[in-house]
Amino acid sequence: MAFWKPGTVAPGISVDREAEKETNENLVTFVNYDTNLSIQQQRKGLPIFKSRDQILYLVEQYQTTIIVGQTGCGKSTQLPQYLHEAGWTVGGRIVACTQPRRVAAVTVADRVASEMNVKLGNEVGYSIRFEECYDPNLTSIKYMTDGMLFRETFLDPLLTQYSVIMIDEAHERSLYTDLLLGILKKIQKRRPELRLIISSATLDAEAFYEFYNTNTTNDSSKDNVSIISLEGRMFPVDIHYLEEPCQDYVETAIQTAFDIHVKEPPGDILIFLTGRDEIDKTVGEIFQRATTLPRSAMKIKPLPIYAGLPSEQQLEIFEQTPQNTRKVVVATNIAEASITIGGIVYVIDCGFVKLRAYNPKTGMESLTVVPISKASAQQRAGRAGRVMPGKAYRLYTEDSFYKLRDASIPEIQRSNLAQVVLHLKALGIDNVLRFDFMTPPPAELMIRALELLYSLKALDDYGRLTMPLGMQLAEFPVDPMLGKILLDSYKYQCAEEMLTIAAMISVQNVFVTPSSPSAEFEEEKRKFAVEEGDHITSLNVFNAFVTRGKKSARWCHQRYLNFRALSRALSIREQLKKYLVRFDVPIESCGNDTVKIRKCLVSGYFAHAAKMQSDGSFRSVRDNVELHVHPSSILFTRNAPWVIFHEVVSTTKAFMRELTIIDPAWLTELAPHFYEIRKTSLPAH
DNA sequence: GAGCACTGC
Repeated sequence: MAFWKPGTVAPGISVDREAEKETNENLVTFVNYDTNLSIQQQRKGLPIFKSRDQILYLVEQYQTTIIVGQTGCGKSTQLPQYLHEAGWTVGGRIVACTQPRRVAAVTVADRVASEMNVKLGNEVGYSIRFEECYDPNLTSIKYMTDGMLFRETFLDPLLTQYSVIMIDEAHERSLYTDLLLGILKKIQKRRPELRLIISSATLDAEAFYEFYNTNTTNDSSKDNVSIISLEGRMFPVDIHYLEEPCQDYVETAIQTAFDIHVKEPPGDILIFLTGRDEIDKTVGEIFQRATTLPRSAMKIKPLPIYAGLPSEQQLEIFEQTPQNTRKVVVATNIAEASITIGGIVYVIDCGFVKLRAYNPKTGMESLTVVPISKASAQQRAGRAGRVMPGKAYRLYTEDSFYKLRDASIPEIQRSNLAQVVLHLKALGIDNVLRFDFMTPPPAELMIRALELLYSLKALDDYGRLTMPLGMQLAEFPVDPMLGKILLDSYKYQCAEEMLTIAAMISVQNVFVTPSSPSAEFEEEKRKFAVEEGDHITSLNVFNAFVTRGKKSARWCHQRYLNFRALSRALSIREQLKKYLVRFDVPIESCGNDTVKIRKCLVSGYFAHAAKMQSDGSFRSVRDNVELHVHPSSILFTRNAPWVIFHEVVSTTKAFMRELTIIDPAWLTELAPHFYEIRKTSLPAH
């Protein structure tokens, strides 16, 4: 494989290069917390310690401090402790630190509690969905998912108990991070004493600076924002580019892996691809070609990792490989930030990612393979430098690297905003189109969301939240259409059924689909299937799981069911039930009355209706768009004249997912306001 | 007639 290795300075990885100056001694201290050193000595050995006083000074002096630092510099664990030591938690005040992922919130909190030698849940706690581990009277440092902090603004709009709020991993720009960034700016106007710390790993520090700086004069000494850069603690990673673009990155990835295997010293390989198909193919090929290696050579062991894989298989990547064997982990983006695998020295990056985008014109989502950003490329390469100096092979030219965008498009600019609009309205922000977002979403996205909410009667003619429906939908931690079927369930005495359906729809990959067609799998799946469609089928799966299956992992495994997904559905159902009880919705069961269940579904999903055409394809009732049944649906092989669907995802075609057969008369009966003006598309029935 | 990146409340 022809790779070009840049001279002394690799493009776009100045941070990696800086690390080269560091002595190995320091690096070892960082990687393995040295058991001979006291915890306090270890803390002082972290690179961030040198900047401790300066950071505390900046937080004191400026309303907002932007901290730029690579993974491993210790900001998530140390900064809240510094603030605590400096008195920011005196008088019952709390320092909050948000994380985009649940596991991160828990593991960082756990680490900090042990560094402070306190019990997790006392002085140091965490708060994530389904799990609160803090003491309101005792906790001074609280780690939480950004979604949880956002929820707290419903109860206390000014977040008055917090003295400092640190938004960690802000460069990832998750939906909730962006909402918080805007809301915190608003809160700061009312609470000038509130301190914000925005922590980002890359390039976009200036944008955060501009967003929070309220100084309108030319005198920069009046700025109320400051930036500080921290040195990283990664090992250097040599970047290699292709000399010529490749035709087939899957094939090139496989060849590169074997080149590394034959020519390079020991160390595991991590390959980034875009999806399950590519991963399964690559794992299969490596397995095949490994048989051609000379018997004396080191062995090679390919392992797949993606979110849809059941836990048992996911855990295999963390197992110790046998002696004289090189592990090759073939991953989706899950390995970019969510999962860290030890022992990786070589990274192969295909340069693409599968990204979900929402088209406001059609209301359809698409899942497309797009080039990654420079920030992603850097993050992927960095995965090779966690244990020792590593190498990253980018399956694209240096020239194409420079053409990549700096960062990915923030989630808020490519999502269905129905829930976002509801949340903002619930916070009293009436003119959502003028809300101060760091990067405002396109107006079409907002308008589409407003239209949907109006049709659901969550908003009135003046765009105000209706009471109680709109307010209850805003509080519900589900999509408004799902929220509507839960709140309407009293009309059909089917709250029990709707709770299960809503919980099951909120989790993915309930069935573990084998990579090659399997008659046994189809047979097992058919045992739960009902002719009405997927919603009631998933109701059956869930009920079987809790009754006959006794919530057991083994039972799931034998039936191609994903235990992790079903357990999650169980938690979500419990949570949703608490909301329904609070909203005084009677928790009743309609038994096997599938008409009641389906009519209730229509009361929330009337906008997602489709009619079958003579050729077997479908047309949406609302926009007359061509749609197809997703092969994972129970209705894939059946005749279904009229259906409602949960969502449309365009991949190779526009596929409807989660379908249920309906009587078209229900559409005009339950949503006359929506279908009145669209009579033309509803033929006589 | 044949396929689903990743989070989060």
